[in-house]
Amino acid sequence: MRRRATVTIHDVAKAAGVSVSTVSRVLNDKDDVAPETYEKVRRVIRELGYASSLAAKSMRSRKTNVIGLIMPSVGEPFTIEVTKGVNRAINDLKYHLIIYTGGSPNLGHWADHEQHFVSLLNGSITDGMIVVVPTIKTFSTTYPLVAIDPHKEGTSFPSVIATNHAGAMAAMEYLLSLGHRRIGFIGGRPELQSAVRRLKGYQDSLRQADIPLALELVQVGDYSAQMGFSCAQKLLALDDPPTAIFAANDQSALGAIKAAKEAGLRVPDDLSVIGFDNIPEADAGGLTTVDQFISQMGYVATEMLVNLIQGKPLESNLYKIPTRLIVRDSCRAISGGPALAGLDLSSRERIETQTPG
Amino acid sequence: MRRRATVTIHDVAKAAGVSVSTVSRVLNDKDDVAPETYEKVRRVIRELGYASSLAAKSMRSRKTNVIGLIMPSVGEPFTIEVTKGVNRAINDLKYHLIIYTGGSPNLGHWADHEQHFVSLLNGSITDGMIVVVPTIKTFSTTYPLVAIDPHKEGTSFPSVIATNHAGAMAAMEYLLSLGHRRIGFIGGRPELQSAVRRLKGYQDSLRQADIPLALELVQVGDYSAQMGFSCAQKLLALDDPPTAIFAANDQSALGAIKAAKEAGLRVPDDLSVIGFDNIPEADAGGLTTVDQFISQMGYVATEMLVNLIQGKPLESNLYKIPTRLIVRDSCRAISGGPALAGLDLSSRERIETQTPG
DNA sequence: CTGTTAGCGCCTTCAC
DNA sequence: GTGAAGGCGCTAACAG
Repeated sequence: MRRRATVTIHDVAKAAGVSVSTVSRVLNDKDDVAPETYEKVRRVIRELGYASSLAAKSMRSRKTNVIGLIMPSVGEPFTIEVTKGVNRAINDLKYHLIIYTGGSPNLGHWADHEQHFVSLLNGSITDGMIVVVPTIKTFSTTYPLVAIDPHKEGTSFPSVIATNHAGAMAAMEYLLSLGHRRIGFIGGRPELQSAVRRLKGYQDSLRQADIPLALELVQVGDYSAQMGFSCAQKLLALDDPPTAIFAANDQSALGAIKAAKEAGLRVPDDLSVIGFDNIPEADAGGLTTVDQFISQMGYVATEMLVNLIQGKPLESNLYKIPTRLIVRDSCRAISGGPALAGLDLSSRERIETQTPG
Repeated sequence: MRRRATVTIHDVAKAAGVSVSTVSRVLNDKDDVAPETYEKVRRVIRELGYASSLAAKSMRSRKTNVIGLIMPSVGEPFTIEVTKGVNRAINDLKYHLIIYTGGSPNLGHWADHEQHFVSLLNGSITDGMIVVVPTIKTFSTTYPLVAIDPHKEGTSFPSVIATNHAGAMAAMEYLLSLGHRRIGFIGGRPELQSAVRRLKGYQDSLRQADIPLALELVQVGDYSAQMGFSCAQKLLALDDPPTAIFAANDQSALGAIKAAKEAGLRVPDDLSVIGFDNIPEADAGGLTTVDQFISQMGYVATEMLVNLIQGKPLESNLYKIPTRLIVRDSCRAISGGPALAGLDLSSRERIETQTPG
């Protein structure tokens, strides 16, 4: 029976010849412990390789210095970028991070787990948590909690979102300025707010430019490269195919580029493609896109959460991250297009992403 | 004083008119509880939105069904890929995953934390854990633990590693078969075993081909794109610059490609570049590389760990993942080079990565 | 079948 | 300055 595989505070106390409470005091740098006692205990702790049990500690004192990050899955570009930002923030703010994930990106399955995870970590391990793309509108907890890019509008808890509509408008304005009039759109998952907002940006900018909306140019995707690929195939097979494609995210855009290449088209010479998100693959692939500073969303959310934990008031319950157009090599002025207002295309302007924070 | 923000097992017991142990039994589907009692308790649990505290549970019963993943940082390609594999595995094996990260990729700082985290999670929250690129040779714990790509050889615990030497040989053989004889090398962090093994593969293949080792062609990098960039600049500035560069990882290789482009060289026409890892960016950038199936390393490590947890014997204490050459568009036969043994370069063979598992 | 009794490892009064 | 007791929320023996 080896239930003593782990060294506890008792072992330290015994080895140091003091009581457990003294060790506890040393652990938490409390009050005045006699300097010599302090040193002795510290040394024993080091020698025994003791580390206090997170479980036990968090049960007794409601302060663990770790925050939780709940995500439907890791490994997708969006969640990766969020994680990077959170990672930077917890490092700056001297917190620890525990990422809780179910493993299944399957949404239906996930929604059940979401509340469960929140309750699970609630009052347990973490001082507060960040939920990425939550499906639930209200969590039954009074716990410090911040949402990133929630599905629906009007959530009851503090949230960080991107300015999806403005970003989409910027992308479209750029394509229009290059002379494109027939622009295809590859959408995201319709149940996501971000996808809805980007589609609306596409539609609104066409309306502003007095270009009638052509339904056959609007494809419903799901933010995946595979769907981007097949949606692009459909667009390119039209009798009057588009000269440019605006994909609602970079993965779709990269899929679209593959489809174009397979169809014998050259990007950007024969087809312009623009994406959304600015994931690392976009940089490597030379994709023009809209940076929504995903990682900054993670950073800001973490800052908000820590403020919440420390009882400081929040400036706002809804933080909007501005977007920014990143011009690379996947778009070109349409041949025989109109004069371009002040756009020097020979020296392609290159805006480098700046990681904030 | 709102210390009862969270609903406990006592609240459930009181509300259901039973004792706490009965609730506990229901929670764990133990023994025979009277069907009506079971139902009543279940209903109360649902109504109160109760979820058991992970902390308390894990303190009492040594089984939480969650495994821990300890990484120096998230957000780097290597750790991202590992995470993907682990994620798939825990999904298949019905476990939960908690990722523990310090946030700082700084190695010196990290080494201190590593043992601490292991002790921290040890006997706490997780049933076992996976440590990525551990710096410590032996952990003071008898806890289920699997290492991925440990720094040093001869670690005392089960490990998963890539066949770095063989992979490097494969990359070099490919470049040699294309007629290159002056091949630059951009190394990784010298303190990492992977970097050492890849460098050795570079050297050994040159020796096999009877090409003398030119010291000025070997640059010491650090696996970052930035270092890849500056190392490549040095190589290209040589009086007799290389016709090909073998970078010890993809990020370095992508950095090298940028350097080449800035120097006015075209890849692959003027310079061939080959990487190592096969990260997503490599695909997007058309980089020829060596796939070491990083995500599969995560998958296998998880399988090993679960076996360990369940007390099953391990087939082997050291699992080697084979590598594989992925030919894309960043290498070309040297002009005026020797006849190529059976290599048809006009139709560039494209091996797609297959995600295993 | 269900309630009572002990702790798991730790922190926090309260005495000394 | 330090030790002794009590309890955080939960499970695992025991009794009944």
